[in-house]
This record gives sequence, C-alpha cells and structure tokens, in this order.
Amino acid sequence: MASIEGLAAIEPYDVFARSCPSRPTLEHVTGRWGGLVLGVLASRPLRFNELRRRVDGVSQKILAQTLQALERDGFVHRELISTFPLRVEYSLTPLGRSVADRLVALFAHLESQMPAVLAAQHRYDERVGR
Amino acid sequence: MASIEGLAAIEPYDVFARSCPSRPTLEHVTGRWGGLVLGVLASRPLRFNELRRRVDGVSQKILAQTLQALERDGFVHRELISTFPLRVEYSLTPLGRSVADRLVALFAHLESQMPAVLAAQHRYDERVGR
DNA sequence: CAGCATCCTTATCGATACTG
DNA sequence: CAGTATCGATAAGGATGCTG
Repeated sequence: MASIEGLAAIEPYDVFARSCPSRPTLEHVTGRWGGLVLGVLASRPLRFNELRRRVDGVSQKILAQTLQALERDGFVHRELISTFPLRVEYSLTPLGRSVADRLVALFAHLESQMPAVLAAQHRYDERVGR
Repeated sequence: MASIEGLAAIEPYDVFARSCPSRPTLEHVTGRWGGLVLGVLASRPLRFNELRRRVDGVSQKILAQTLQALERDGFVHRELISTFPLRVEYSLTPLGRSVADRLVALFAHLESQMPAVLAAQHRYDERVGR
C-alpha cells in the first residue's frame, strides 16, 4: 500500500501536480458551483430550473456550463424528455453518486462545525484589529 | 436527528443558501487552492516555501491569502519561529484535520476514478464531435 | 525566508436578449 | 422550459520589486 520512503509513489494521478488530468476534474467537483450541484442532485434527480432554484445564487449560464462539465466527466446523466414544453432531467451516475456522497458528508461536517469556525474568525479579527 | 418530512429542517447553516455564513468557508475549503493546501498539510506541518513547492502552481500571493483565510476560519495554525532567517510553520488545527481528512479521502477517490472519468470524457467528446 | 504592495493581464461571472 | 450568444463589470491571478 505505502510506497518506499524517498521514492515517488507510482500513483498515476496526483491532484497536487499542476498538469495532472485530475486537476480539471477536481476543479469541476470542488469548484464554486460544481460541488453544490452534485450535492443537490444527491437528494434526487432534478430539472434545470429546479436545480437553479436550489443552488441559490447560480446564474443560468454558469449552471449550464457546470452541468456540461459534470456530464462530460461522467458524474451527471442528462436526459432529454421531448415533451412540450421541453424538459431535461439531470441525475447522478453511479460514479457521480460516489463523489456526491463524499461531498455531502463534507458539507454536513462543515455546517456542523460552523459555530467553531465563526468563533475562530471572531478571535482572529480581534487579534489583528478587525 | 432527522427533521419531519415537509417541514424545513431547523438547521441553522445551509451551504446551498446564498447568504449563509457557511458559504465563504465552504469556498475557502473547496476553492481552487484551499483544498489542496489542507490536503498537503494533512501529511505534516510545513513551512511557507515548502507548501509553495508542494501545491504545484500556486503563486506566493495566492498562497499567502489562502493561508490567511484558512487561519481565520480556524483550520490552520500559523507559528512564527523567530530565527534568522525567519521561519513560519503551518499546521492543521484539530478542526482543520477533521476537514482535511475528508478532503484527502475525496482526492484519493477522485484519483482512483480517473480512468472512468477520462473514458467518460472521451465518450462525450466523440458524441458531440470534439 | 516569509510575505506585503503594486501593477497589469486574464478569467469568471452576471445581466440581458434571443432561440428551439 | 432549457438553453445559447453577447457584452460589460468584477474579481482572481501572475509578475515584479521591496521589507522585516
């Protein structure tokens, strides 16, 4: 499992390396909107405007391009329902779910720790003088 | 633990809400550099320029302001060692470690799934015509 | 070594208008 | 409804030079 000390691990992908192909994908997942989109889709499949309402603050343009990136990475499935008016349903793929579950856990943890975070911020601001 | 169906949860913090105080903190943690900084600090405490080398691609300016945000949120401890030349050691607080562990798990998962991601990207590009 | 200040470039984002 | 296209504002980011 562990690599020999002093030798580079023979892991093919490394998010810490600037030009690793995993970097763009990481940014889609942890970027400002990508994570939130995966997070809301973790509860259930949603249509475009439903997503837009749930991910508070995202614009139409940004949501569209976020969804395209996540679809291209294989995290989100886009299903066109040819009714009138047109409907499109977005859902998580199995791969997307495995990622979203971890994100949701992170979000929940952060939310639960917010009192500690706010306290730390307050202490910091006191210390440096606002 | 769970809230009653149909009633809004009485959770004080919600990352999906635009003006929730947890949003900025979430962005520090999942932003382009914050997550990577927490990720490398998860292995061991590091000095400024060590961090800079490990988080491949980050500039001095951005690293400094990323560290300030993480310190203010209470995730990172900054220790000034008054030698000459000056040294500063950055380490995780217990709170920071709880977050970093989850991030590292997410990174490892993403790295392990990169073959599937690249395959999905390829399929997508085929389908739409590059 | 660690990091602030300045300038300047570039990417991101949001608003608006329009299409299938 | 679910987008695309275009434009302009704003913020993020990089390069350089300087300080304790």
